[in-house]
Amino acid sequence: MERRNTPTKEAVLELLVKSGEAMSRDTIEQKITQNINRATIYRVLNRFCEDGVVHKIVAEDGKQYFAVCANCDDKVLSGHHFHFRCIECETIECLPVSVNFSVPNGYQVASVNCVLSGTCKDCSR
Amino acid sequence: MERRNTPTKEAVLELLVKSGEAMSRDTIEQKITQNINRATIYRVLNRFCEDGVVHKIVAEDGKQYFAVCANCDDKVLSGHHFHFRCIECETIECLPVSVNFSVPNGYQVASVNCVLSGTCKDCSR
DNA sequence: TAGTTATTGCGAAATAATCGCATTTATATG
DNA sequence: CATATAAATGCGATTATTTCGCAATAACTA
Repeated sequence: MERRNTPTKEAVLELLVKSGEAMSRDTIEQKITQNINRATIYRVLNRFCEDGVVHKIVAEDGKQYFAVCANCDDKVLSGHHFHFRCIECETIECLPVSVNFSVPNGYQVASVNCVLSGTCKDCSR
Repeated sequence: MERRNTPTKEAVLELLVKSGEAMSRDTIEQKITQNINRATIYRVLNRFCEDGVVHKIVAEDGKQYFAVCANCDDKVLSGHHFHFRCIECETIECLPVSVNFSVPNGYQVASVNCVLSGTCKDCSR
């Protein structure tokens, strides 16, 4: 299964990179000028996740959000950082704060999904 | 809005207390002998959450899970502890591991939803 | 330029959670 | 103990998110 470049993929990735925040399929569909089918957006995003280009966050609303974050380059934070969901402006962003924990004996952690909710720096004033 | 005691509420709460793990509406409905409507279960659970008797976790599958955990009595861990979701046995439990973080200036955290996924101590062997 | 197959669009389907409304029932009160 | 009030429930419909199957399209290779 080799990957091919398509306008759709480029548009979605560019949007995520430029915005710098995590977005839902819904938001992505709205913000992209061209018409892209919803199922396609999900497929593109899931493929990005498989390839490690994008990471997925499931927020407290049960929805999936996708992000390309700069911090993911840092080995320290890769994958294991906190996300912040603002109750007011509804944005979700990657925080440059790593998740630290030590689980009881016998447990093996494969993935981490941590979301903090509240008011972000812009909405706090 | 005063709360009233009903067999339904008692059954749901007893199940959650005895099992000690976090359960979805689905599982609760299955494990309870008597017939309870699905909408009712959600309403009962949400009321428990409002009253602070139960806490809600949203896992990576986007579903809501509800738990009464012993650790919640500890002031240190109340609300801010990690949850563990086993990929194999599908159970979700509260870990006695508190979530520590310091957010950037200006952010105000209201709630925390942290779920670690992997294999639990029973499934790791 | 042609062939292979990854990708897309479309509609349907699966799943989770909520809502409106009529009915039931727990609780307080006379 | 009977009764009134409103909380709680059951039922069906509804909303929302995500996925799936299949046919059509288009990217890449040779």
